[in-house]
Amino acid sequence: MNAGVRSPTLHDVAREAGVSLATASRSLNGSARKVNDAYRERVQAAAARLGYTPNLSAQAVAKGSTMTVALVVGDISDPYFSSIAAGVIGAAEESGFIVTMAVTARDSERELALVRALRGQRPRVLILAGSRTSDEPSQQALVAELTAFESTGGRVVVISQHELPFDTVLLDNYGGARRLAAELVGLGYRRFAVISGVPSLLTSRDRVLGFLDGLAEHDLTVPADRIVHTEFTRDGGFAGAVELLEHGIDDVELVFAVNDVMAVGAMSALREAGRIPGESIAVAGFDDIPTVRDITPALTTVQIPLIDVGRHAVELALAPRTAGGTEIPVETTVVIRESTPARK
Amino acid sequence: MNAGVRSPTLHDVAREAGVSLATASRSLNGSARKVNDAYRERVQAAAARLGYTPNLSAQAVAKGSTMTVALVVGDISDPYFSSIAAGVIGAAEESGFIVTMAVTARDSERELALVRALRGQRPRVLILAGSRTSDEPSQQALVAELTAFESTGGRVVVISQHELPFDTVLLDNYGGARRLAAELVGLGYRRFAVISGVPSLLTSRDRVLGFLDGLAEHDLTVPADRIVHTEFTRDGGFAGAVELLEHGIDDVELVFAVNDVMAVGAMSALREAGRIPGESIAVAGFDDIPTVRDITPALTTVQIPLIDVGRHAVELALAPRTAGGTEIPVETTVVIRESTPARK
DNA sequence: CGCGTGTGGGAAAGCGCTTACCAAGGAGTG
DNA sequence: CACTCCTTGGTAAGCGCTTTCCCACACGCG
Repeated sequence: MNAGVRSPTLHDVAREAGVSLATASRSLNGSARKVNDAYRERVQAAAARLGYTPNLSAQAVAKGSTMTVALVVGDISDPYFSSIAAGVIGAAEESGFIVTMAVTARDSERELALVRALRGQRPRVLILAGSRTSDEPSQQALVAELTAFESTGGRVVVISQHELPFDTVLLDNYGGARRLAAELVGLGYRRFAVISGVPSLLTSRDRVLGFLDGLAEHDLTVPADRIVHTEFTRDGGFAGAVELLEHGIDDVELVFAVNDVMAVGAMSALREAGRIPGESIAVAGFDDIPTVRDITPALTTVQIPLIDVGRHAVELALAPRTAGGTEIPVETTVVIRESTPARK
Repeated sequence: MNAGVRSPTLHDVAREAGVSLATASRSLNGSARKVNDAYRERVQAAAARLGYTPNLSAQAVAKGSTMTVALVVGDISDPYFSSIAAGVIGAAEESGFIVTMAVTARDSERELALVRALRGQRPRVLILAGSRTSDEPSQQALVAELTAFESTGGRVVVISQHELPFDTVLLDNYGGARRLAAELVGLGYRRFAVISGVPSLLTSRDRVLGFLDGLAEHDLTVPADRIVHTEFTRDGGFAGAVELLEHGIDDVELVFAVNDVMAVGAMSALREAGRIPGESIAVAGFDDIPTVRDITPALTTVQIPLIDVGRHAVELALAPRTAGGTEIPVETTVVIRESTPARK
């Protein structure tokens, strides 16, 4: 069983069916050309008998195009990315595409290398869900690479901010955070702390900005030493909360973490320090990943329809190209839960 | 920019560098043949100038083999699968493989269709992480398909039970559940309920079996009406708990859900019904997905090193083939947390 | 100085497909 | 019934690579 029986080829099928290669090819895929039903059935029967599966690579080189979508994410085990991936895979499969995936581990050097490597697959579509950063110098090289990819017929879709000159699924991070701030103020909160990602991370920056602007509308501010910058992960959130606790945050009423996994980490840290989330301190996050409605207290957050985001990305990619790059804006909606009870 | 400038080919590079196709090919990939340094540099410079990326499909057809790993999961947004996927992707990338992914949505018909389609990619490795079921008739067709794949040189690795005649990363579901039961009895628990998946799901069945056997060792049993069968998801767990509550479980001390996401759902249902997890009722799960240490109360569970499971799967696939299928057993370890406080 | 040997570039034959292009037969038309 | 047009099977030329030969050349040796 080990040995090299090679897969049956179209040639084998044609011989088995007693027809030419061309006829075999035409009967097994939806070619424009019509083929006699009797022939087609013969070919299909032969294919089934032999267990023939068309070699996708060979098809790709013959046709000069593939049916693959390449997806680049930051970290597939992060629910944010895995939900987006679920949407992408679902939509891609519906259109008969296969998806290949690569993870950047949130490193933009690595992202560049991956994009470069992925181009070798000649995918029809390249979707970047890795969080964009601003100041990186590799950003320029990335744009060059992506532009080259588009100019050879590929489609690029980026998810998040419209920083790059490509089709974009736009997440309203700023607006969502701003509305969240407004609602929290409405609930009676006045003194805040913020756990943010590194400043160059666009997603994080926009959320912080929106939150602060939302507060500013009510003449509220967050002192600089109550805004800490950490990793965009659960452990980052934990560490951020620890840092805040060291600064002394006895009078802080609510901690806003720029994403849910960070909020979850922060809640653990706060709890360990004796500040009970939802009771002696409120916590809010961002994303509405599936688990946060089941934690205790359930987390107040800003919902992004992550699965839809993934679906939109492939819809965008499969739609006709437009000049200058289309944007699909995705709404974010504030969800108040028990982690931020109204202050009497 | 829209239009069809096609990607530069090796031919273009060769012309640009003033060498033959063969020399260009040899200098750009680690071929066995040596090529003069001066030539190689010329070729590399030309490739860089043109922005050449080798066409992986063409390479695949020329070489007759690819560098891809195909991964089949049940649901990528489930942390169980996404953690495994993270391991697979990490290990695959380290070995220069790209991974393509497909999701079965836990439907074994669909799994069969996917495997069939994935074979078209001629991947070197096919990893099945979708939960195996027993009685399905499509199981046979699956085995046939996978066997055919192996006989044409591919490698198959399945994760979970050794039900299929292929290399396997074996999760000790039975043993983990059994040890969990023992520990819980040690903590003073005597009256249990179980929320299980559908009976045909092997993973679920083994965990229930192990748990019951663990109890039996201490002469404890779980009455049949205290074992409910539901979906293997968060909502399934919720529904399962609701069902148990309807049966009346006032005297039940601990609910064991066969996986963590179900346990989390069950906790929410119990809490809504006024049974506070970790206080008026204990809950235990299985898997140790990342979030459960951060929920309240932190969940007692059986840890599976999910990332490692993914890594092992690709190691197994890349190791020399052995007769009859290798198994890599992965240990599961009981983690007691606050959701199962010791009963005085 | 003749010969064997080794080195490394190039020509060309594939790899498994798709798809012009060609040709043969049947249908339609006056 | 002669002619054109349409249909549809087959032939063969690619697609972008790798790899097997072949060959020219340089070198070492007796």
